[in-house]
Amino acid sequence: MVCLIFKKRTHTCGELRASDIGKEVTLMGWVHRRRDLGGLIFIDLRDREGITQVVFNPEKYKEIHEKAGELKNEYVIAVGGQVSPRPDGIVNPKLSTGEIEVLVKDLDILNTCPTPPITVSSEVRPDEITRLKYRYLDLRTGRMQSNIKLRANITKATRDYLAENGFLEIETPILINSTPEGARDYLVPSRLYPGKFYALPQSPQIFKQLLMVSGFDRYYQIARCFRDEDQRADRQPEFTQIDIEMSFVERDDVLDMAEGLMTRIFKDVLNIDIPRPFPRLSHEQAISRYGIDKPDIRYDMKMEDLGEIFKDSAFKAFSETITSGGIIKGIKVEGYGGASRKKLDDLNEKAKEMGAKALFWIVFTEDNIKSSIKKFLRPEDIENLKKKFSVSPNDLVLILADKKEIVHRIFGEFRIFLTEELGLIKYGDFKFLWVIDFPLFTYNKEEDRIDAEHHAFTSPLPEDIEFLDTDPLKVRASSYDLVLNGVELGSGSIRIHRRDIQEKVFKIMGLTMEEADVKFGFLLRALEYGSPPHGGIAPGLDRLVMLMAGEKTIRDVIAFPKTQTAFCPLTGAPVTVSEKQLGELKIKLDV
RNA sequence: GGGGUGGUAGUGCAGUCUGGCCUAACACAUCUGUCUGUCACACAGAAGAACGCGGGUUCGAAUCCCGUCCACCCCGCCA
Repeated sequence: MVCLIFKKRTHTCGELRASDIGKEVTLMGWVHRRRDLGGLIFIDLRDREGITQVVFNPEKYKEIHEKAGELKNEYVIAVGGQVSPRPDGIVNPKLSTGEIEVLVKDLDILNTCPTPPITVSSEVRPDEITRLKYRYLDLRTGRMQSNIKLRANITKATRDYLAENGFLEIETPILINSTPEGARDYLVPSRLYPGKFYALPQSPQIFKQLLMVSGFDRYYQIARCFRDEDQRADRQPEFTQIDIEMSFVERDDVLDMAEGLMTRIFKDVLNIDIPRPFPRLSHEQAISRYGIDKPDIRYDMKMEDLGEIFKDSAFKAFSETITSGGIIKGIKVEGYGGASRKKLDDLNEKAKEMGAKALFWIVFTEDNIKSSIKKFLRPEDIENLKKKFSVSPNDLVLILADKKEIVHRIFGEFRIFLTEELGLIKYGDFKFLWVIDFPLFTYNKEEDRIDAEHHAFTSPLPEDIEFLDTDPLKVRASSYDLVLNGVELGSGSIRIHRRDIQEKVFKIMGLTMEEADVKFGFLLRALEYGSPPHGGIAPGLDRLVMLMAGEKTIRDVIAFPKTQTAFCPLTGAPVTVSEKQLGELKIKLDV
């Protein structure tokens, strides 16, 4: 085997066209597939840019043809030869290079490869642990190559847009201080300060606010964030945010900028036009219509309040719910009237498992209804329901009568479950949504305390400031969530920059300024030194790429992700370290 | 911390509910042979797994039971 490259690569494997016929070229890449016809040998040669068929002809280059007999999948080779037309005009329309092939006269085997545990040319994916252990092979597959390229294109569009709009890319520290708020920190022991630790940032939140105080006006960073919490399909121990902060802005300025960024990304990367402005729902509207604070609005299936219709129903489950302060709501499942009785019973079971007393169903047929509560329904009820839901024949209406929270939670989940069941979700439909007007505070039952819903520096809506003194739980925040297809892409807020309001907020949370200083320290001091009004947002890059790639997990858009137990099968991290290393850190293990 | 699904040749899977017909099937990959227009090449043949690991029940366990490890999905958690 010759390991030296005998000459320069002239083209990539995705480049050659009919117009190149006759050229002498050198291609380098991996053996994607081989088709050995006994005489002729065809190799699909693959690199990042594509696949080119190269052909070994024993009549023309006997020795080279013999050497080609050694080639196996994933060997790395260099071939030199002449770009030739496919004979008889047999083009391969599946390949961009399908009009031509390279007749090989020089072959160099640059490297060999054992039978790989992952078949790069196959659509079939091995078990995830195998994929992660041999991630370098997994990343060779077309699907992963395209995901990683998509990600690079998205970050490029992000940088282009933000740079054009006056944002500076500024790095912030990775070794920072641990704060008690939020998620569990990843800690890094300090050698120079035995017994003390750095934390890895959960987000650059504090630093981006400091940069506003410093007068940088508009900042962004493609920022790595670390959270030591349990993993999910859309959560990794380290993930990436497009972190943005702006000075001298109000909420709508941030929303406008973020919309501009998102539409630019979709236009540049997928050539999709996303209409603006994005629809907005208040938190309250989102919950009461969809039962969830991040609704997927690619499909309708809104909850309708049926309290008016059923308030004096003879059906006790309805009338008693109203008297006891509960609510009656329903959703229409279009075209699901043909569902079997068993299916409907299953839905009822599911609802009960989730804490409902019962789920009632009504199927609208051409001129009648089928229903679990038919005998309780008055003719006018049916008419009212038809009107309320504008039903067509074969529609199903599901009704829950229960406590508000239960009804909302169950329908919130049912919407998601039913659309999957009905196959309503297709790739290519992207529906953004803003959820705004979150409550500024939530009541913490366990601790009998009022907590910040977003974080302690989130500004109240200007028109709600008066309620800080009278009814804090009524105060809405200048915060916003960006939702795409039912996935929370990111959240942000306008920050408090006035000391009197900050003090009030701390007071409501049961903190004196002194206590707050211990807890939040230098940020508070910085804010006092002439902080401009500022606010920002931080869309999650991994989730955005995942949705745009049509993948179900962010692991498929991260080059080297970890398992659900935060383990890296490729490198073995985390690992035990030597006594010497521990000694330097003055750390004794107790495991 | 809790619930669920899965673990069988290099890879993907069948078999497990209902134990014996399993001397574990099939496909891809691998190896050998034939083949000069294939492009998921085709055809003929071969090799490759004691069924995640440990224990138990049984005349007999891939299959039943207990424990355990790993992966994935979900709840909690993730301001």
